Amino acid sequence: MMHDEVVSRLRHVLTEGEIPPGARIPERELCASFAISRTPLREALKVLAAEGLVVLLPNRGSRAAKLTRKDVKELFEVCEALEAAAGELACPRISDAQLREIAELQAGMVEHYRAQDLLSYYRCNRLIHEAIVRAADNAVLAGFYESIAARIRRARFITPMSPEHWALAIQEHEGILNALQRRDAGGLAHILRNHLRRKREEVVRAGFAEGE
Amino acid sequence: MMHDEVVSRLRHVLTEGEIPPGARIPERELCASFAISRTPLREALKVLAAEGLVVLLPNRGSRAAKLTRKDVKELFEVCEALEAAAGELACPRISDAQLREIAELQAGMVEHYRAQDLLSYYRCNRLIHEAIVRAADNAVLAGFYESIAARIRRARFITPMSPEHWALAIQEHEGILNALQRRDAGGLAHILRNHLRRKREEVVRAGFAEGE
DNA sequence: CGGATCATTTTTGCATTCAAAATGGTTCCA
DNA sequence: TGGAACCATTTTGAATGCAAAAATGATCCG
Repeated sequence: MMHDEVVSRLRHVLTEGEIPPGARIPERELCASFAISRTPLREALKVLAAEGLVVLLPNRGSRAAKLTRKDVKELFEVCEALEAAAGELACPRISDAQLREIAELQAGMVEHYRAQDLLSYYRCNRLIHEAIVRAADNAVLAGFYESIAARIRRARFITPMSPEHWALAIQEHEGILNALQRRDAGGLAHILRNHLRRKREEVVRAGFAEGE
Repeated sequence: MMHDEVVSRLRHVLTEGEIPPGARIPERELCASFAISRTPLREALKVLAAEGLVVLLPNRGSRAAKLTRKDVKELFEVCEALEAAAGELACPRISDAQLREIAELQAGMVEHYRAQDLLSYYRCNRLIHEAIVRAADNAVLAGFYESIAARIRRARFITPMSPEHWALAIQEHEGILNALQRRDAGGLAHILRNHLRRKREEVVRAGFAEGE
């Protein structure tokens, strides 16, 4: 198995998967489940530690990182800046096909909203934001965004939404699509910023924190 | 020696130091010079590869990354967004002591400009930008900024400046300090963005690229 | 003489090993 | 009985060993 594959599999285990924040990372077990030795696994652990997904305790192993309130605040602040930048860059660069893709995702998302299917809604939502970042056509930005998104995902896409916020979010997304179609970079950046800021407030209000 | 220390020593060797972009990274030699074995060195290499400073060629070792024109463009785009965000966040958060520090750096920078001492000028310049990021009090942002800055440093702080650009940069820095003092977040973000954009144009015009 | 081919050496990536540190459990004594 | 001290076990971090791949360079043939 290739190095990058180990990293992304481990990332998956930590973000989507079986190891909850704060839990000890069972080196031995993961080696067995990935069918590799400790050396490449430990290399991957160091990479994810640099990303902030893993904390290494000297001589005491590694644990899945827990998000503190401050982490959430910082991650949202940077996420705001990155998504706004992505929006601005995407406007002049996005292709018609990409626009169509986002419009379709948006339609699907509205459907899921109508059906009050939060999980599917969040999936569409996430895909839209990722599509905008992709449309910005900037690998560095995409890499940072992916790294932030991986850390913040639980806070961002799991926190339940109030009906009012949900309705507002839908409205904002209409605005996002509209600004993209009009290639209104400044407007899009502004909407994205507000969109994220509101989400952050909701998350903070929900008191999200995995530990200090 | 601790893991993080190996990473930062290696980063130093790659950015400030002896290994030019594109050059092969002599694993064996570095092990000897750091007095460690290959295992911890290779862990550090993977971390820096994830950061983009090192490219790993499967079965063919690692090399110091070269900046392509596209890399430079992308790095500047993200750097713009991050510095602007840092400025906005710094305005309400910066302490008087930090403001004084920046004012002093600025004064020193102007001195170096008068003396036409480009190297010292760049050093002050860099310290100012780093101080602003520090004043934003956001560890995630600071980490990303450091990572970007490490990669872009050669392009940003080595490209020679035209007399006109240099004079303009000094003026812009006055504006930066002024906006900080007035806590004008929006204004500061705007100036920082233009400042970086101009620098980027200069770098692009100088045709900076270490290879494709 | 130039270029292809194959043996030799070096390098790479990973598994294993080893010493040091932490953990857990048992014993011993107040 | 409670708790400190001690020892066995496990886990960690790093060095070493090993097989496979790549680089080197010596030889051979046109």
